[in-house]
Amino acid sequence: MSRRTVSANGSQGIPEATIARLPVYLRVLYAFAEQDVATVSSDELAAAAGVNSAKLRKDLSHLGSYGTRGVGYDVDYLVYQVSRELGLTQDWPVLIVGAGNLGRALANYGGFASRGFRVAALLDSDPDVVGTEIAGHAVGSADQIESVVARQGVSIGVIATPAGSAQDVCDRLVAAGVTSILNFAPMVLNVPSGVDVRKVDLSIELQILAFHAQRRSVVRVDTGDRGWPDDPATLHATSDVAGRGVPA
Amino acid sequence: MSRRTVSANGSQGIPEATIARLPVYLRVLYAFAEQDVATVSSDELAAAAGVNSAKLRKDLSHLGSYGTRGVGYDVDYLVYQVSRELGLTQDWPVLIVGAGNLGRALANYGGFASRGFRVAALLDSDPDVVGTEIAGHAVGSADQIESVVARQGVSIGVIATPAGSAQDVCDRLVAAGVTSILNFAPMVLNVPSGVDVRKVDLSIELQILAFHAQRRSVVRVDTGDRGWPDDPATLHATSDVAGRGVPA
DNA sequence: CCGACTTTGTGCAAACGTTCACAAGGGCGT
DNA sequence: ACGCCCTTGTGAACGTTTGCACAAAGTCGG
Repeated sequence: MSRRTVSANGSQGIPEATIARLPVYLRVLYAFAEQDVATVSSDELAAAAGVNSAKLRKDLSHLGSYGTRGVGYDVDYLVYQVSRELGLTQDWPVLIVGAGNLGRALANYGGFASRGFRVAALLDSDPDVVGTEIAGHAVGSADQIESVVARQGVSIGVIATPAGSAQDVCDRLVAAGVTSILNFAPMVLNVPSGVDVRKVDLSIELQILAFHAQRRSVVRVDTGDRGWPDDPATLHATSDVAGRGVPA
Repeated sequence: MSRRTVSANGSQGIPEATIARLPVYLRVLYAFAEQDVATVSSDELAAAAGVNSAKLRKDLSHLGSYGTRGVGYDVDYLVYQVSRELGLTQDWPVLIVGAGNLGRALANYGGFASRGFRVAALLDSDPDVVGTEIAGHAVGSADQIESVVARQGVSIGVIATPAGSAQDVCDRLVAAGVTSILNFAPMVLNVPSGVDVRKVDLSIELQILAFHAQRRSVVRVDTGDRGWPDDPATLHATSDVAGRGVPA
């Protein structure tokens, strides 16, 4: 299974790892542009983006030869090329489902609207929230998922609901025609192939941090693997062993 | 540079990619436990976690041999082992800086407090917000960063401020002794070595989705690489070419 | 016009991650 | 006690990602 994608401009294909870094480069490039910097070297860009400069050059080389040897990269030109590669030169209506704190944070997020993304609608299932205004959008009812997707040609959906309703919302988004989903609910979504799901999970990131933090603090503990109270097999041998599939 | 870490229980080392998946397994395991499932096979676990079962087995094998051939894994036992490996058997006080929508969402996030993480304090620099109560916490002033870190032994900090103040907050957290940072601000943080930073970036995830969505829609466009208005070199040849470093 | 200097773009090798396929090992029925 | 069946744990092959090191290619001063 090759992870490479075929570029629209006829070039070979761009590694997934590179794609994940392009948005970072883009942000840094915008920062340079705002300071009226006309050209940057790969070293400067890499330092600002927090990556190795060889990696950055290889990443950019996948888009084409847009640098000038001995000089560097033209900031505006590179902004354009990266944006184009990422598909940000077109307008992406985004449907946000769930208007809790997280949905509100998303709707208010500045970097959201600024780079080609537009909040198509903000929906919630709580009648008390429906009708209120958030970030200039009147919150709609969750019933409108299908109509909003159809009417506005939404292809990207954001799930900011509690875990309990996430799969439901996901199913409805997919049925309505959404093919890209950004999931903030702390659960694994089940989608048919052809639908692209990315997840953002606050809890997972914290746990990864905790692991490394623990690694730093317990320089040497060596408990001899003690700590589990009893023989695992006999611990709770009762309870139905029913071979259920995925727990809800 | 090896990406492997040395485990506390004396085992060899766990790949970073595995660490990133352990929290997912843990969540799925909790779901099984709540359904009173006593044992699961690697196939069931893998399906629920959305990964290949061989990968799951290899991941778990890094923690030790906690499965039983012919049977599977004891759910509770595995929950314990994974939790221990991740360092979740201890209490982690977490300091959240920034009480906007995102900070509020974090403070209210259930999965936050449930697995060993505890909100040590929620701070903000806006005088109008300081003193209000959010999720049972009185919002404190950003001045208290140092005292909260010191008094509560905080080692994990969460930055949920606007990009403009993120580096400032980060510097103060680090100076106060925080060694793990979860950054929600859309910018690259600069930290001394020894400090672990993870970022969660809404905009980046959306851009990655947009790339793949674009790939699906433009099956064949082939614009012949036109689209840039003019010769890049002459486009905005004015503006100071001063070799500034990283733009603020 | 030329030579020195700078920076890009890339071949290559090593590190890392994923997947297959199967031997090793344990439970369970008889 | 024994053999069948199931599932784990892992060796080996393969694909992906990283980073070094350097040739290619451009600028700039004289």
